[in-house]
Amino acid sequence: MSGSERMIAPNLRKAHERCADCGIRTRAVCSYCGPQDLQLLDAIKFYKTYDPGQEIVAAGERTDFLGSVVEGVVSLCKTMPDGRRQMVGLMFPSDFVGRPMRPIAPYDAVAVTPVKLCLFHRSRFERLLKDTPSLEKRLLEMTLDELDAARDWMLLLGRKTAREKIATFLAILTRRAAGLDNTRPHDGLRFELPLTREQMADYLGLTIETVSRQITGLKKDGVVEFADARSCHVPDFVALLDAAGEDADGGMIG
Amino acid sequence: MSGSERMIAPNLRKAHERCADCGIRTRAVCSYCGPQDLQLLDAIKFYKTYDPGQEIVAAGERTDFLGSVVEGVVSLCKTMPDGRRQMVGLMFPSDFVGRPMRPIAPYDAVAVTPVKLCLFHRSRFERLLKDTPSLEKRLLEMTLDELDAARDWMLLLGRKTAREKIATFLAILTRRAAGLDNTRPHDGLRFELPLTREQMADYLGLTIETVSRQITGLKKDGVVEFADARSCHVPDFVALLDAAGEDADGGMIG
DNA sequence: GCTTCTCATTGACGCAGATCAAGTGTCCGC
DNA sequence: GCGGACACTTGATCTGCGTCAATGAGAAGC
Repeated sequence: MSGSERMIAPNLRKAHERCADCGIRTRAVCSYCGPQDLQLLDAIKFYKTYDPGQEIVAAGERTDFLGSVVEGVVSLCKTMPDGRRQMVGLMFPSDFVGRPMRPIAPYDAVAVTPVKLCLFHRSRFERLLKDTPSLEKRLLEMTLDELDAARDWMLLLGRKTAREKIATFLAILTRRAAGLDNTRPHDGLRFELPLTREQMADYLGLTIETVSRQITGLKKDGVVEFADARSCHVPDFVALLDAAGEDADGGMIG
Repeated sequence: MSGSERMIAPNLRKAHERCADCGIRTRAVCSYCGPQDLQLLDAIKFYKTYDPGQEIVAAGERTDFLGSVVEGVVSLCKTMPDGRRQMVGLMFPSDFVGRPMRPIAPYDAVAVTPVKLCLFHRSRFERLLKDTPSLEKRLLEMTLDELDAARDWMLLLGRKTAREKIATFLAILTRRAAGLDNTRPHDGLRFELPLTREQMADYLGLTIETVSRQITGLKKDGVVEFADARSCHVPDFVALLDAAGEDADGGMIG
């Protein structure tokens, strides 16, 4: 990110970006890989970009690739026969997209923002997974984390009020923003909402109107401030956590 | 299940039940283990039983063991500071309970029925996991399945009506019952509800009264029949799927 | 037999959030 | 500048489910 000339022989061919320079290197599925393993991954990886709104995989279809989000945000979304929709995951850089050992996708994956993926062909990746403990271990770890997050979301969907849902979502984004620039979520944090009101509604199990109204409510109560519809400012993170219906302890356990 | 005298030397000491005779052997976390790996597991495993209602692990507490459900049903449940509860998982025989690589449990685990667990000390299990690809592979597979199930549940909690929630839950139990005796879920299936109305409410994100009313509604419409409050009979599985708001295709993809 | 406890059902009522319907603000192409 | 598309907000009304309260039904203890 900061103009980086690494101390590595600079004369290697650069058929594509090198893993060593990758922004998600330390958190992605490859983060436990040593130089040799990384070389194997490097040899089979390829990049692909998507425009906002573009479908990455469709529910029910076979997908022959999987990989990591390098840049942007990807939504995972389920749709019922009559059109009701529920977003079941929101994938940020370093998150892994695609279901190993099951080629039929159980949900749509759609680019929310401009997206760049680092992809592997399914068969090659699964073969590699078998022989590469570092890869498998990290994938297990990430899957367990996803499962924890999914269960947190079940509590939100099943038991939280609309206001709490919005506040929880904003708190998560706040924490993310704070984590990314290595500050703790304290007073005076800013970030951009990656989702439209409609996408938030799909994520939170609400309607677009309720999302709008609850955001207005939180604004009126001074819990959050918005310069425009997308840029959010949190003057008091504890107040936001409180509105989210969470124990306002130190937070930051996960 | 059917009076099984296996063709294995019957003179081994039986300090405890042998894995080879275990009822969940083919589906549990150990199912990919060969004889050697199994021996290692066998050496460190121990059994523990719980009465209905008994707490297995408490949210926020450190747990030093994890393992498989051998018999019975275990609920995983989150509770908010003000007492609202959401069940986030229901574990049946062969399911894995406990979170590897994270000793603090994020939810309560409670025995719903009389439960028998096959347990391992956390540190030993994690050490074994590291050196036993067959174990790790199966655990990854099971975790991915749990994640799929959790996401299905997110759709249920976020978007389904009370009636659909009940019907979906009954359909899952029906499928389970059908799977266990190797018949397909067709007409005329029977099973026992493992949960009280209150536990169902916690699982489905409803109140106990709504659960009761919706079951009454499904009964009135002839979708299900109950001999008593717990024993359910499904005369027409397709009708049940329809009430669940699901595509009434062949089903049975998962 | 009677009491008590737990679990389940049913009814009356109220409210959070969905639905229906305008209306505002901004951007874009012309 | 103007029309249209899109995202968002706001208001009025409706309704599914929660809440409160009473009742029933079975099991356990005495």
